Amino acid sequence: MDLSELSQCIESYMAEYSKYYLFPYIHGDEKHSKLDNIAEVISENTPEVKWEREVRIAGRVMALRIHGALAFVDLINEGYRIQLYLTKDILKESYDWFTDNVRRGDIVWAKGKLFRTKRGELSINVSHYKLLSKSLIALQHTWIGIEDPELRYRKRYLDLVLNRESFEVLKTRFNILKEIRLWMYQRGFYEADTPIIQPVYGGAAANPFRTYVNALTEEWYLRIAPELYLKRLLVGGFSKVFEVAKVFRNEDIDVTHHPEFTMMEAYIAYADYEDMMELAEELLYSIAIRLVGSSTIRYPVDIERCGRSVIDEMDYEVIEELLEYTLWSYSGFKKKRDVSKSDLDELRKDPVKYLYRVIGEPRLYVELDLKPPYPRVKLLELLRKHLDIDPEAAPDEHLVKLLMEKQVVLRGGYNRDIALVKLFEHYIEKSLVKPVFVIDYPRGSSPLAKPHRADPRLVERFELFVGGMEIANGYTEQNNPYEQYVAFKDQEERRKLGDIEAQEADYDFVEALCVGMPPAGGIGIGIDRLIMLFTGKTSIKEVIPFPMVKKGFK
RNA sequence: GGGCCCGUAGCUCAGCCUGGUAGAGCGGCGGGCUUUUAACCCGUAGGUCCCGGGUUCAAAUCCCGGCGGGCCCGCCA
Repeated sequence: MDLSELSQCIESYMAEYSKYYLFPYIHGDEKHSKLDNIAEVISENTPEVKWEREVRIAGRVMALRIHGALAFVDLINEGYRIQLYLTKDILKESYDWFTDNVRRGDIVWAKGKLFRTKRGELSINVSHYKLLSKSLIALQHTWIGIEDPELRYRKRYLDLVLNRESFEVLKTRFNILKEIRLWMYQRGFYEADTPIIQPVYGGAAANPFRTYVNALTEEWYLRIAPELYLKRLLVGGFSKVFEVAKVFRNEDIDVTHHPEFTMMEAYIAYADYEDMMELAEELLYSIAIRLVGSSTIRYPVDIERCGRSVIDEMDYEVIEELLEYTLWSYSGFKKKRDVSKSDLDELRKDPVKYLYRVIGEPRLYVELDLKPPYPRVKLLELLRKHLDIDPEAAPDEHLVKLLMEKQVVLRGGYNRDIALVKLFEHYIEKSLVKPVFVIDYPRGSSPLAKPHRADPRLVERFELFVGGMEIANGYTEQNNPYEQYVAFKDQEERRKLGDIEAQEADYDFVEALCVGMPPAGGIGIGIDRLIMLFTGKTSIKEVIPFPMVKKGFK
């Protein structure tokens, strides 16, 4: 729809409907406080239902089935559907007004008694109704919906109205956000809100969005992380704080990255990275139990990227069930089909080829058990095992050669610690499907983390991987002002050498550490990716309510 | 930044390979119908074939360029 179409749509509506009561608003009886909840009404649909109870509900008309002097209407609200039953016998002339004027997409209030139709469906025998809001745009049937990703993201409201799955995904997102907050509150955390517009961007390595503060005539930045401010709160005397923080990184968009995304960062004074790992696994477990009702979730894993060992480790029956589920899922949960022995043989023989053939992607749903504890594996051990190198002794030339094979460029010059982490990221990360903590990173890779108590060449840092994605990152926080100062200086050097994502030095933060920060553990959890796990989505845009698309009214 | 794919009615798509009057289903609109579930039956309107250029007697179709989108690779420690 372009602008002229839009104004035409509105004008023709004004012309046509001005003769009826226009733009009705909710009054009196139709107030939300007096409405029954459709979900609760449906839940009464049991053999012991109290028939004849009068209910008042409101929602969007998603289907009309008009049989002369009798009509069935599907009403949807908050994702729940209930059927209205309207007859001319009861409604008299207002029945005709309904069938003449109410269309798919309109929002309607109705009141009437519950009963069961001949076909056994719980319905409302409407005695009164009101048209509350008119839909000027003809809506499709939900069973077709809209599939064009661009249209779905640009017109998310349409996507939500027409595609049940999209509605459920966002519902899960909002529920997860709620669960996280409740869980943190229960554990005695304060929910902090720290500056989004910052004079120095810190707490991560990323390109910032720049902005100009008129009042100060200065260039500031949108935050890339709340970390340094939350730690200032620790200095100030708070000992358990968290923030559900929108952060902004001026980088590319792909299936796991979005310029504006949501992190949950939490800090605990007098704690260390072990405590933060426990927090992470208990939080994930708790979300799974509350949302799924079980600690096991299913996620479609890219077999080409993570390797076939995930399949080889599974029992025959489990593979069969998961393959059936995968096929069902990729049919939009419409067509269930049995898998034959030849399907399974083909899958086991060449999973990537088989999956490309049947669903067009090398993905298979895999069961992930989020029940703690998750294994803790040392980064250097992983490198030793997977790349067959001795991370402490291998010559730099060999590391560079391995990096070259993956076309990895180290900005700001070669640094052995960063090279080791890069090797891990490019060779191993994608294969970490089951929940696992990778721990103890080389010191030079993490300027804000505290050195390892047993080996000063390392830092007490962990990252949590699930489904081949980095879900969380945490460490024992650096609280030694001198070492923090040196680490910042080092970052500045790297910036000068061309590493545009080396961290900016925040000397006010160093001064805060000079005042004294208690030893502490911190964690950042990527909320959008977490939601991807729980909704089985493989693109971050699917779980972001209004993802970025290029400007323009379409 | 490199590669692959997509763009046709409001939606989902066919037509494109092999150039010859723009198609279907659903939706819309009008009519009928008192127990439907993607209701059904009859009728009807609806198009910048993403944009621009080229080849041709003739382009939705072939070629070039652009725009928008999706996916993969690289980058994002």
